[in-house]
Amino acid sequence: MRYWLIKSEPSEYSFDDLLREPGSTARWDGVRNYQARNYLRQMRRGDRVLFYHSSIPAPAIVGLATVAAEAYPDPTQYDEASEGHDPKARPGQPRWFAVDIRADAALARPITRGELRTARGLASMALLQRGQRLSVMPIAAAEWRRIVALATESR
DNA sequence: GCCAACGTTGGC
DNA sequence: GCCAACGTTGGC
Repeated sequence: MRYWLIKSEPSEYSFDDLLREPGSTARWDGVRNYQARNYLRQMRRGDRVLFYHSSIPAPAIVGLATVAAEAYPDPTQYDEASEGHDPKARPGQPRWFAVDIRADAALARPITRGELRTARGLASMALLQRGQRLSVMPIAAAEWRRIVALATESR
């Protein structure tokens, strides 16, 4: 089992939006970065996912989710009306992939980026590294445990 | 709104 | 293949 973090701008799509989906499950599409795509393709059903809200005053991990379906071709790459349309994509030779993500539960409290920075044992998280911009990234098992434990502590 | 960091594009 | 120009991300 592996652990991942995915980012979303809550004004675009929030963790609550995912919770409100049928079965709390949605297609995670629109990823258009090759490294993030490669991580998507490594995801396995049952892998655990941290849901992160970006581009807000206090960016934070807000919820826990699970990979519900492994990578399949992202249909938006073929859709000319979609922002994710890729004219170089050919049916049968997709360039981009999506997975299905199921929301499990919101964290008891959000763990902000600031708190991640100061917490013991989390300084080497990919999320906190300078210049890091990936929307999908791996999380170490120890980091996952630490973050989940933090969320159950009061501040 | 600013800007650093990074990825992509395209001319040569 | 190099690299300048440009676009995007996302924290601050």
